[in-house]
Amino acid sequence: MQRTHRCGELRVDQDGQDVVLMGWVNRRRDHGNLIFLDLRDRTGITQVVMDKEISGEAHAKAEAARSEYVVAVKGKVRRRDAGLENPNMATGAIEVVAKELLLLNEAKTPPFSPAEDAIANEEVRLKYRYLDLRREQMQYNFALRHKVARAIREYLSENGFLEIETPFMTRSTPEGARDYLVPSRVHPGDFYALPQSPQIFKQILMISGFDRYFQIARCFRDEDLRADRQPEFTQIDLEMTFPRQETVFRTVEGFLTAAFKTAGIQLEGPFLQMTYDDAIRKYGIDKPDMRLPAMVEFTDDLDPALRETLKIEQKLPILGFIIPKAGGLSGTERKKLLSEVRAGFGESGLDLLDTERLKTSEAFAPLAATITQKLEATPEDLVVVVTPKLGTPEMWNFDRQWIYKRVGALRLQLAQKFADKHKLFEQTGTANDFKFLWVTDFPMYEWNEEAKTWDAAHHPFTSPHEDDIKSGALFNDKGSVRALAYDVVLNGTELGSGSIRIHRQDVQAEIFRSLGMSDEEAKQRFGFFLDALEYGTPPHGGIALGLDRIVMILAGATSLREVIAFPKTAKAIDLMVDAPSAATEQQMKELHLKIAARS
RNA sequence: GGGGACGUAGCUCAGUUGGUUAGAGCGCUGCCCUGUCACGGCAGAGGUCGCGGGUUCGAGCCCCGUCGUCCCCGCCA
Repeated sequence: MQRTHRCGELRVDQDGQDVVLMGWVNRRRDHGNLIFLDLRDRTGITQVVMDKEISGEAHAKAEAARSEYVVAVKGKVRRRDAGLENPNMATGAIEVVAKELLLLNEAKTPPFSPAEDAIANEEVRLKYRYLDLRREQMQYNFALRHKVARAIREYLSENGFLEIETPFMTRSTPEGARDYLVPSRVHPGDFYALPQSPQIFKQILMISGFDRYFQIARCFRDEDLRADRQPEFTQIDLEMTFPRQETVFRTVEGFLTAAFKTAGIQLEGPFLQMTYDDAIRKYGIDKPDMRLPAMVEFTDDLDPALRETLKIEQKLPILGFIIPKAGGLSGTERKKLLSEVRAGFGESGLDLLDTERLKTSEAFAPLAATITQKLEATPEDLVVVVTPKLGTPEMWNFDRQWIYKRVGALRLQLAQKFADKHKLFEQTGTANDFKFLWVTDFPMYEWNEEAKTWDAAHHPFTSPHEDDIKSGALFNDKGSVRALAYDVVLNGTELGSGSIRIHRQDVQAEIFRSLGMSDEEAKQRFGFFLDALEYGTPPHGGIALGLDRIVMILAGATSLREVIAFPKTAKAIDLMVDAPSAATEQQMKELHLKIAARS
């Protein structure tokens, strides 16, 4: 028997045709002498009717059929009579009248039903991933993922990019995350590292004259997981020679527009652009969620006398923001929220004002109008103003950014709290759901308090701004050096990160030195790369974007596990195959490994 | 490494102040049913209350520990 159609394909046009469908039993409805089987494959569901009077044999087999049995049906497409159509199904205007039914395979009663809307807990879903993946939503997610990846491949290919593979078994790269290591059998005691990104290889491909490279590449980082972080993930990695930042931006906007188009979303380019400093000042974070209004600074709106009255620190910033639509709180809710937020501030010296206090406090009366107006707040919105209390920690005079970041974090936390209730992030299926942003001019260095060193904020191959090299800031004032580094941000999620690279060997060596790396160490770790830079390296730059994150947001999911077929748990375990697992003694011996202690 | 939430039938969950025999819906099994599409009706099976210890006359409920899943901070460009 040969399948002629998929389960989601038949329409009234095929009325009267003989067809063969194969698929899973989604549901069975037994009416005695009449049995309905809903047959499912990834294209959809078709109702099959077994009538005892038409085919007693098929009917008898249908009596034995159960959920998730795999069956083949030979029969005739029949337009349903008036009143019997099901408008909720794409195939609801027809049904297939079975002449012959084959049970191709039985199925144990599944622990949860792929046909149900209610979904089981993740532990069960991950253990029986093959059942979970049969669910319509998951089938949709992976079809979407395929389409997005394909659109990106096509766009980049058409724009002169070559897809080139780079090794999985390589050596430590300079991203700064922990490496997954692979022991070498041939070289006792030596290890390959799985790539955290193809960074060095793609730069060498530029030196090799490939001009434009891309790869949809798996990357590995042994760090703790989050909803949007898996130990292995997929990057759309690209690099080009002779670029300006804008060249990279337009390329990314191009392929994202193509990718979103396949998902039915028409994006408007170019994306908004903002410096890192602005992002911190207006949103308190380097990956602003532009779906929510920015913070507003009221520092200059309070004169010293008023600050004194209100017991607010004289010099430090006063920041406010609104959470749209979340204003209608009861007295009890308001009190609870206030005390929660205050508890969250702890010893930080921050305090909070809200709409109610703004209205009722006499001292604030002159300000209330200004605040409401500057925030463009309506009575529906929750208004929050954060003030540093008198006698705040001294460090604040040196690290004002901390206040912006803390208030920015509160903004996100409150938005999250009210998101569901007020549908703050509900998708409408238009470009409005997706707020893209380029963040530019990231700092070159980052102070590592623990090690008391300056680290590369992006990675050590990132080019600093020309001006900051000339001014000598590289060594005098590392905190002020800007990098030619940029992030692309979508709805508060960092989608990707890139930079214009250093292409001169002398500059690269200088940067290693400025990071406190001795020439010997640089040579030992990156000698091959410093060598390569000396053989005619063109100016180059690029970016890498998280494919999983793009698909997650497009699918309206909140966890990468929804768009990775076989993901790992928060403890990096694969519940289906039960990995990681112990190696056999023989394997350990061959790899020259011994377990020191198993705690 | 730290904080929080959860863990009761195959699944989703309820279980009061610690009290007798731990419940519901779905699913499952059997029987009935010719127009259902979350079919319906009747009957039935199904429990290591995550695990270990403690308090108590008595623990699903209280205490301690532990394991697992999820979320967050640290960490991760």
